[in-house]
Amino acid sequence: MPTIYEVAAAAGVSPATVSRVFNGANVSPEKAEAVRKAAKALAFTPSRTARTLRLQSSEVIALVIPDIENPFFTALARGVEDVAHAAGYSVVLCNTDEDHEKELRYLDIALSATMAGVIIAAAGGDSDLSGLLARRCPVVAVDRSPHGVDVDAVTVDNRAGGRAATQTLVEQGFQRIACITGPSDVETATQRADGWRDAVTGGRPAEADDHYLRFADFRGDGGAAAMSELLALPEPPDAVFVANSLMSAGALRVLSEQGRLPPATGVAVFGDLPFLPLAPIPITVVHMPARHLGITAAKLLLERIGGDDQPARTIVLRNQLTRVG
Amino acid sequence: MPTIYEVAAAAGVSPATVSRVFNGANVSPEKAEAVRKAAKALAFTPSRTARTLRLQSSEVIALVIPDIENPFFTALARGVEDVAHAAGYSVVLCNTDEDHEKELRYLDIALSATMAGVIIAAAGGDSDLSGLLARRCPVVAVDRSPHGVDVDAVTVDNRAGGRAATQTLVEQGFQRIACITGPSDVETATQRADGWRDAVTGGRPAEADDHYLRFADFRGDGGAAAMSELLALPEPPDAVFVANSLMSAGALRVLSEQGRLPPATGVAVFGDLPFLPLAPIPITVVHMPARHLGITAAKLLLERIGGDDQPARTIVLRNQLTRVG
DNA sequence: ACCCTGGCAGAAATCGATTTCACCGTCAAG
DNA sequence: CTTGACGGTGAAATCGATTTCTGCCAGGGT
Repeated sequence: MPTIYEVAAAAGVSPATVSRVFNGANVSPEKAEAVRKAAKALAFTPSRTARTLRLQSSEVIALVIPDIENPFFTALARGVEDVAHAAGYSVVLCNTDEDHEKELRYLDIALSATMAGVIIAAAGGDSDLSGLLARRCPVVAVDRSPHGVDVDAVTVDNRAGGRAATQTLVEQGFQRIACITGPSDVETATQRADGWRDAVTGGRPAEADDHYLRFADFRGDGGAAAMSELLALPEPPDAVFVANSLMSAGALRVLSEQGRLPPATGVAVFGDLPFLPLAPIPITVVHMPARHLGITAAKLLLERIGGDDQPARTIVLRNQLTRVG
Repeated sequence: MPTIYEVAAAAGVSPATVSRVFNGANVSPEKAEAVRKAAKALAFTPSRTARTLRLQSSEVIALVIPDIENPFFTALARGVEDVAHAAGYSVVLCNTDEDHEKELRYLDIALSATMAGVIIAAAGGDSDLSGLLARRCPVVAVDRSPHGVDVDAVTVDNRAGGRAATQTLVEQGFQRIACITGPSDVETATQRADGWRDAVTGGRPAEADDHYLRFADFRGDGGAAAMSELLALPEPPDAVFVANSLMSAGALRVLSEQGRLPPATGVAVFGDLPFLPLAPIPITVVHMPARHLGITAAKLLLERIGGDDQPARTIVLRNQLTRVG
């Protein structure tokens, strides 16, 4: 790990000159050449740590997501990465596992490592962004917007999507439409359930009956468990709206095991099924613009990093309904 | 962003004492209390950057993977994270997108940010780990082991797995067994194809006929394209061994579209199908211990970080054959 | 002949935390 | 009563790159 001083000594110049060579300041051609030669000979790599300490900022942005095994978040990550890389930033992914403790730890790291900015899909409802905001660290919320904090956010219209998906089941004539959604403290989960409720009650929430509503964990096994539970009811549902793709895989597995796959049971899913579409079964899918969420969030963040100081914005992307199978 | 100096001033002590309080050295109870109070009042967070610069090491390990959208790598990541977190380390994920340029960039960052260590699933065959090794930065290769460098590695027996999977197709009486594998410059891809060749030629490689062999990209669309190509042959295959799960999703989609799903066509897959198992179709699956690969790699890395200096080891995990559907 | 401008380069300060070194008391042993 | 040991503490050096600040020198204008 050679330092700038050793390079300077080898090239017969001062450290300042070496620094200038690497940062494109005015240096005479001969010295620049000498420095470059010395640097190459020593395999010199400037210390990012020292640079970051001095400059009080780095070219790394943190992307904090709750579940790295969820294809939605990985697609989102790809979007973020593409934009960030094009702008010369590196992205580090932090997986919180829906755990507030881990989330806090990563946010703390982002702060104390003076990262350029943070894009966060919050675990649960109320993440503590106060530390970041107090230090004026640029933050963009994506998919889920934390309560009570005023930051840029990029989301989709979960309620409308849930409503539209469920509506297709209503129109197909199903009578007992269940809903499997995510944790009750996650905004996107409750909003999608609200959309389901809108559709099954025909817009008369007074008639809401949450008999068929299950809060699971947005994971495959959780979806399977909830589906089993629903099917074990005295009067099992004849259709189900599942609020994300991982849970739908679990739910479909259970339906498959019990021989009740569509079209016997109506199924509508919020989120893409990247691996599923092989089976020729009729399903309604609410397409999530995951990658675009990431792209948009990254662009917003870069604007903030660039010094944009306008009031916080919320961007709501559309999702699209398709039927497969 | 208050510094240790401000805390020291507020508490009426020297910066050294503040540091000692946070690092558990001997400090009188009164001063310790005063420091803690001042730190809380100022919302002081020690700068990781400064700390890292001074200590020449951090508690972050980098996990470099080629495709974050591949469930295999995300499961692996979970394994790494679990072990690392338990040991007090944070994990940052770096997605190289099978791109040597990006990979190099991340390795460079890991080095110049003096991270504690690196776990890498190399993009392509010959990643340049020389920089890391020259600086004695602990490195563990996982899934794929780079050529010509002597580092700890954790892999599975790809050839045996490919052979066993293909063998089940042979035993089912299929005559024309194709193979869809990954890029030809990726070790795991060629090894799995070797296993396929072993099985179809009955161990007489002289009779190898790569007519039915396709190199794709380990992604869904690539698998679909390869499958279409194979089916368009004058004499299409009656079975296929697919070398990873993402490609198998694409391949199955094509088979589904053409009404040739199993059991009409024989299918064997290397890698788990986390989302697929809903459909009651008979498939052979080579189970990959993805999470355990991660766990094992992380443990090895932690040993190295702890100063273990023994010669490099290679650990080969078993994979398990199952039939679903 | 003198001054000014501008390009180039080095000395030294700086970023914030850690740690060595030195120093001061205090208390126990000789 | 002296000496040694030891806990507590601060001053200052250190990690490595960046950046002012300053000075040197050459060339052009008056």
